[in-house]
This record gives sequence, structure tokens and C-alpha cells, in this order.
Amino acid sequence: MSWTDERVETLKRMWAEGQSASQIAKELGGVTRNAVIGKVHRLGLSNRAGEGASTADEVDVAPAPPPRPEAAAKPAEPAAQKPAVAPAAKPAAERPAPAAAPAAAPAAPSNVTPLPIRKAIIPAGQPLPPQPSANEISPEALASVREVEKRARKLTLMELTERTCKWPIGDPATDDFWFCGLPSVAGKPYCEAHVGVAFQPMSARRDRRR
DNA sequence: CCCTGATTCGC
DNA sequence: GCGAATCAGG
Repeated sequence: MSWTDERVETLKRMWAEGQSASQIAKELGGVTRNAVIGKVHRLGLSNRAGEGASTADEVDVAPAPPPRPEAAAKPAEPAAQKPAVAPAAKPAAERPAPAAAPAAAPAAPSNVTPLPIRKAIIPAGQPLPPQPSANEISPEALASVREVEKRARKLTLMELTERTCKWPIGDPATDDFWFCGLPSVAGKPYCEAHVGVAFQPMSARRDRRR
């Protein structure tokens, strides 16, 4: 493949959008991310401070180049990086169990304690995230999850990829927090065990009702 | 390990 | 000009 005007244009557009070199390469096809990066440099549209250049150079403010507005527009770019704590919209056959939807509303713990006062937040003991109220999950799945969480790789946000389980464990408000990180089921954001509690057939949920 | 971009250098 | 290999880093 060669760099036709059209391909170069796509490259420029995607790079401007903050797409990673590998993503661009995948899109264009016929080239590697190295090729893309090489081209980006030859085109002179690299720059984008904050990255590698951080190493040896405090030459920063000399001619003081005009700040790039879009720089802020691309905070964390790679898709895999997106925390995506909450499962994305799913087909139809199955849907994330509300109770298991992490970031979502932490099912009001009716048994926690009065807490009538607004001032009182939430004890910092038990996590708000997953903790799918036990009564919503089958004992087997629960046991499985607990077992798995002992083996969790305890990954940090940045270590998550498309292939790691993104199930949050612990209390985000403390250091006692990490992501499962075990190999995720193809196409799903969680590992086998967590998929089990996160995705439940509607029928199963109905049956468990009451 | 996974993934980033940056650089080098033979072609 | 091109891009694989390599480097440096999260």
C-alpha cells in the first residue's frame, strides 16, 4: 500500500481525533502502526506534548508556541483504556443485572442504618460498586465470584485492556480498590465468573423475584 | 504482558 | 519517502 492522498487524509483526520497509531493502521489496513507513526512524523504533525518528549528537555517556554486546544480534548484515548465500569448496552437476549451495574445507582442499602441526615455519606467499609446484593445472585455464582476474586490480578485502571476483566473490587474511595483483571470472556468486559453475575437471563431474574 | 508514541537507519 | 526494529514509557 502507498500513501495516497485519501489515505493520508484519513490518517490526518484520525490522528487529529486522538486515535492511536495502531487504531489508524488497523483502519487503513496494509500498514503497521510503525508505518503510521513514521508517516505522522514525516508529515510533521507529531508534537502533541505530554508524551515521550517529557524526558530530557526543559526548553519548554522559549518561543512559546500557541497551545493546542484539542490537546485537552484527548485525555485518555485508547478504547481499551476507557474505564467502562458499566457494561455497554447489550443486544437483547441478555441484559446486565441492575444490581450488578457498578457505577449505576448503588441500590439503596435499606439495612445499612438510618442515615436520615444528609451529611452522613456512606460508611467507608463496604464498597458501593459491584456488591450485587447477594440475594440477587445464585449461591453458586456468588461462591465462584468470591473464589475468583481471591485470584484477581488486582490491576489498576491503566492496566486494563480489552482482554482483562473490568470488574471493580473494593472501595474506590480507598486504596483497597482494584480491578479483577483475569482473562475476560471474548466480547464481554468481564471474566467468566463476573459475567455470571453481571449478565443474567431475564427469566432467571424473574424467577428469583420475590 | 498489554499498549503508547519516538527514533533510527537501511532500503 | 518508507517502515521494521528498536527504544522508552504507562
